[in-house]
Amino acid sequence: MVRVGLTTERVVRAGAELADEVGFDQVTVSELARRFDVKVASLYSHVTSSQDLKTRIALFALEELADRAADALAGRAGKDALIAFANAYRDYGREHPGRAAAARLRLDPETAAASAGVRHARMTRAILRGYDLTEPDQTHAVRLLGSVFHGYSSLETAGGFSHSAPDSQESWTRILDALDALLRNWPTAPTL
Amino acid sequence: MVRVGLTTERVVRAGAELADEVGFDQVTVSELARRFDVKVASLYSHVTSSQDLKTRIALFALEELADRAADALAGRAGKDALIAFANAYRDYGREHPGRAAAARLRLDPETAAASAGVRHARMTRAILRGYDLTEPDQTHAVRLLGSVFHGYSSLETAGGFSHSAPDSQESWTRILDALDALLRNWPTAPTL
DNA sequence: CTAATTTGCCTAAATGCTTTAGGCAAATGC
DNA sequence: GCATTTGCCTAAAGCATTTAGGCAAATTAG
Repeated sequence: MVRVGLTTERVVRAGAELADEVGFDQVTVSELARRFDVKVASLYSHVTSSQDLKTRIALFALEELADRAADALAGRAGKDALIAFANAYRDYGREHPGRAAAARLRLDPETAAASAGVRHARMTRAILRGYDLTEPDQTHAVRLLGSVFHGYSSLETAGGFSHSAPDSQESWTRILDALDALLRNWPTAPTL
Repeated sequence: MVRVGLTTERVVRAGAELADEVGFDQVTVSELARRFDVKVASLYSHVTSSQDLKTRIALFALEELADRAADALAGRAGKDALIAFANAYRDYGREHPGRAAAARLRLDPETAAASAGVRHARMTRAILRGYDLTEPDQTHAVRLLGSVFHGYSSLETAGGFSHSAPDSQESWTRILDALDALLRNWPTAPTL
């Protein structure tokens, strides 16, 4: 009986890789066991359930993405920061579609509150300090940016923008230009 | 042996309702059989697999949502049309979270091409005719709007905006104001 | 109005994922 | 060296998926 050296950490990391390969919702404890060449029951010492595994992968992805976004943000401000930050999201989604899907998993409120999700929100807000927005507009803008990053990545992964001109990269660049322009010129009052 | 009168249509519709109740990824052929008070195998005459069921629910949701959006659009133009259309999406997501999640299912290209997804794209483009956008900016704008509607609904369903001020409705309204302003003033050249 | 056919739901069974209980051996600590 | 903890095991139950084959009800045809 050779010990493989399983830890929750390693299991989750392997789960993230599996998600990128086969899709987040195809991630299964059984498949993971196969990859470690270990019996299924053994993994249940490290995760409590299949759901637990998925939640941990989601938290892992949120952390990893937050780290990347923080790196991208370092030393930048204004439109530069916006673009670098946005690209961190899009690139992550393209490189790691499974993990990105995991990061979109619905978490229960307490779990979400303790997750790296709050770092994401803080960073988005930091970017907006480069624009002239006061509350509550800043919050509206945070939500808009979250929706766009989230939504674009999701649609792009689903293949929504492939096989049609103009290519996705061009749309992305122009959308970021547009968002920058919008943030610099955020409408103050509803145009009724 | 009493016949329940199953049809693919009825099975898919019940699947959509089940999705709204328990979440799209919790939809299972077995649970559906229980609800029809029928043996599981019986459902396999109407759908070929669990995956087939989910795809059909997704297509159903896309149709239903397209119908609603078309109704919302009728007789409107400009910002009015934008808001009505956007609200159709958001309302659908709030009333039918499971179906909305289904509508975000990744479809293979041929299935997607034959789905109501193309109606969605056409309607979005129709709205943009109320603004002064030429290609390729119109396509960029279609993708932006798709990302926002998609992303906002998804984040809202995940609870991202609850329990924090300002409330989601206010953000939504202001985001639509902002998008309208952006479309009226779409930046033509990249501001380098 | 039967008889033939089709259709709708069934039983049975194989396969695979999830999860729990209990056990043995390897690693660790005294 | 011995006790304890830890890591992986076997075993087994439960549930979802899927296929094969059968019988009875509904439909159609003569």
